[in-house]
Parts: sequence; C-alpha cells; structure tokens
Amino acid sequence: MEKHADNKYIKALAARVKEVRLECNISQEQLALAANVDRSFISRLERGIANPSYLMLVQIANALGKPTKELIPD
Amino acid sequence: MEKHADNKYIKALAARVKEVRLECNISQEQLALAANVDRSFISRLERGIANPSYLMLVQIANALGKPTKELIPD
DNA sequence: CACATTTGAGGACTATATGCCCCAGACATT
DNA sequence: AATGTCTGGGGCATATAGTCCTCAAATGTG
Repeated sequence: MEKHADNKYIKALAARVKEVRLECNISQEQLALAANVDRSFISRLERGIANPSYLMLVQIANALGKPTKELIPD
Repeated sequence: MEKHADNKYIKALAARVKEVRLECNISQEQLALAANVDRSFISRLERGIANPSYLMLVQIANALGKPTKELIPD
C-alpha cells in the first residue's frame, strides 16, 4: 500500500465528500454526530489526509442520506 | 465504528468483489499480484471479514480494470 | 466591535488494516 | 499416486485508521 498523503484518489474523495456535505448544508460536526464518528476525522478526510475504511464511507453516506456510490469520485 | 464481522455492508462488498473478479476470470493470487496486495487479504476480503480502506478498493478496482464504483454494492 | 460557529491542526492513545508467513483441504491433470 | 493450482483459515508483527482532547485561526452574525 503506497503512501496516501497527496494521493490523487484521496484528494478526489476528499473533494467529493465535502461537496456532498455542503449540498446537505450541514457542518462537519453535525455530520460527525450523525455518522457517529469523530469530527477531527471528518476534517482530515475532507482535507485529503485520511484514507477511510469502507465502513466509514458507508456510515458517512448513510448519515448524509445518500447511496455510498455517490461519495466515490469518477 | 461498529464491529464488522458479519456486517451486512461488508458481506455485500465481499460478494461484489468476488463477482467482479470471477467475471475477469482471474484467481485471487493473480488479482493480489496485479493490485500489489497480499493474497491472504483478498481471501479475507471475499470472505467478508475485512473492512478495506478506500485506497485498497481503488487498487483492486484498477487491477480489475473497472471503475471503483463498480465494486460498491447498491 | 464583540460573540458564536466552524474548521484546521496537532499530540497522545487505542483499535484495526494489512503484510507475511504457515498449513490443510478441494480439485484437476498426468 | 503424485504434482500443481486455488482457496480457506490462522498467527504474529507493524503500519495506520480512528478517537479524544486541546488550541487557534477563520468566518459569520448581531
């Protein structure tokens, strides 16, 4: 597994998560609460320095009321 | 983060990965080599007892020549 | 200008993803 | 029967995902 700081896939995911969250008009903290994860992790995820697990993505997608696929960049 | 042994999302992902790999007619070992990951991890992934990271999914999808979204169950 | 909300950022800690080794069982081929 | 391929499954080591806490910098709002 390669390093993921500044990885293009991670950055694309970060942008996508932030985009969807903003569409939902909620704060990182509200998302963190709804998804039952730590706010600092949402922050790192959206800054593109976190490589989340699949279940983390599912929880976040569920909290946003979107299918998981919608968080996956093209 | 909840436990994921026997988690329905993990099981669905496992089934999807296996399905796509078999469509490609390659063995777990061939996939592992192409994705540059350990064969035992592919085995655990397909048995539904692994919760892979996002980059892991990307590497596997790339190795299968499919977009990452195709590995994500509905 | 104050005051609240949001987010970036980092340190310390715990849980788990992943790699690397092994063995056994099923199945095909010679 | 012997040999080879494929997969399940387990154990252990290490890297890293994820939590919890804190502080400060932005940004918004009255």
